Amino acid sequence: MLDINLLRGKPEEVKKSLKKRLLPEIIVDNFLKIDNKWRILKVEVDNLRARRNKISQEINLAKKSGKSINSLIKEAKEIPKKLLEKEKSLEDIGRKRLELWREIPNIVNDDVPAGDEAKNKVIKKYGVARKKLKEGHAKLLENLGLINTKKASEVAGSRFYYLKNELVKLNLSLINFALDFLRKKDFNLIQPPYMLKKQVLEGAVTLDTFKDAIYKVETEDLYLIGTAEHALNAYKFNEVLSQKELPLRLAAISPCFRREAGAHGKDTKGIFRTHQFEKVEQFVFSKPEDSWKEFDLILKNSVEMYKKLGIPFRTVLLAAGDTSKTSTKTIDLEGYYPSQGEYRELGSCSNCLDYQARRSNIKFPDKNELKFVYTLNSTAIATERMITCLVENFLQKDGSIKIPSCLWKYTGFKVIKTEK
RNA sequence: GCCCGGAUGGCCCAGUGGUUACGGCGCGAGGUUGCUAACCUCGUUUCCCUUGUGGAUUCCCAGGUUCGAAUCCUGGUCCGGGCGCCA
Repeated sequence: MLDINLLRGKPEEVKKSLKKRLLPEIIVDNFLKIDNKWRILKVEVDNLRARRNKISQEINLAKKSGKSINSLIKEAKEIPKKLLEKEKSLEDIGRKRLELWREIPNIVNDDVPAGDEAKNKVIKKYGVARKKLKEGHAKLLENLGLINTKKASEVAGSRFYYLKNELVKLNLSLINFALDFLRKKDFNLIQPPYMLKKQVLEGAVTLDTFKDAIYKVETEDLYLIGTAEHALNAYKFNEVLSQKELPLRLAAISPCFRREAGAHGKDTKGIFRTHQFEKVEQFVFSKPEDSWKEFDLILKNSVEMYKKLGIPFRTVLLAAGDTSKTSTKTIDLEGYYPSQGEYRELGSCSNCLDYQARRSNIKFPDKNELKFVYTLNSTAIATERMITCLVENFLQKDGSIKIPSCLWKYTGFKVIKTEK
C-alpha cells in the first residue's frame, strides 16, 4: 500500500498514476473521505480513553490515601458504555479504510507509458525470430509422446498435464540450470512453503489477484502460492532487517498454482497456460537507494539465462495499464513463438518499491528511524512456459528437438528424438 | 491427535491487577578523554491532533472479566519437550 502522507498530501499525484493505469481516480477521494471520518472518530475515542485512564489513576491514588472512591467508580463505570459504541464504529470504519487503502495500486514510475498493453514499448530484441511453424508446441509435444493433456483434463480438469520421459528431465534441467546460475551470483537458494496464511499472502498481492489467481485450501486457513514471490516476500514478514543483510537476494524454486479465472478460452492447448507449473524466481529486499541497481541486476540475470538457452526473445516495458498493482515498473521478457509469429510472455521483472513491505511490515534501521525496505522480483525461468518456447524454436527438420548446450550436463542428452 | 512448558521493544532478558514496562546489548545523534578505543548524555512500537512538558496505542493473535490487564479467564497461532499415529 501507499504512504498515507502521500495520499493525504499529494492526492493529485496518486490520481495521475491511476489515470495512466486507466483506473478510476475516484478511489482516492473515496479513501480520503473515509480516512477523514476515521480521524475524527479516532480523536473522540482517544479523548474518552484519556478520560478513562485519568479516572483510573485517580481511583488508584484515592485508594492509597484511604479516601472514598465510590463517586469516582460511579463515573468510571459510565465510560466503557460510551466507549464501546464509538470503538465499534471506529473499528468498522477502520476496516473499511484499510480495505480501500490497500486497493490503491502502486504509483507507476515516470518512464512507464500511459494506457493499456497496446502502449507496451519494446526495449530490445535478442536472437533472430524468423522461423515459421504450422504446429504449435502442444501438437509437437503430443506427437513426440512427451505430454498427455487429454488424460490430465479427464482426471484433473482443463489446464493440467502429464509430462513424460525426456520432458520430465528437461523440466528438471531448466530448474537446475537456473538455480546453479543464480547460486554462482551469490543468491540464497530457497525452497519455500507452497501454502501461506491469508494475512501473509495479503502482504504480497492485491484483492484482484486473490480473486482470480489464488486457490484456497478448504480444510485450513491456507492458500496455495501463485508464485514463489509470495513466499519470498513472506520470508521476512513482520521483521526488521539489519543494514548489513541488505540487499538480500533470494532465488527460489517452487510450483505455482493459478486459477486462471480471468482467462477463459485463452491458450487452452498444451502447457502454455496451466493451473500448475514450476518456476525459479528471483527476489530482492533492498535499500530504497539501491533498488534500481538491483532491478537492473535481476533483469540482466534473466536476460543472460535466456541468451544461454538461445531462444529469440525481447524485453518490453509494460504500459501502466498492464503493470501489476504492486509494481511501479515492470519489464516483461517475451519469447518468440514461430507457430504464432508472435512474442509471448516468459517472465517479468518488477520493482515494487515499499508497496509490499508496507503491507508486510518489513523494515530496516536507517539513522534513528525504521524505514520500509524495497522489494523486487523477476522470473528466472518458468519452466513449462520455457519448454513451450524451446520446442517451437529448436524443432528440427526430422521432427526431433535440439537441447540448448547449457542444459546438456543436466539432461544427459542433446536431442529429443522422434521415436516413441 | 493428547499432555506439559514457553512467546515481553532490532536482539537478550526482568516484571503475579494500579502513576511513565526494569535492565543489558545493538543502532542513531551529540559530547568528553590518555583515540586499533573507552566513557557520558539523549533517542530508538505505532497512530492521532489543537505540534507539546499533548493524547491514544503497544508485552504472539482474537475475545472476555475489571474503574483499571504484560499480569486473571476462554479460544487460537507458533516454538520447545513427552506420548500416540505415520511415508
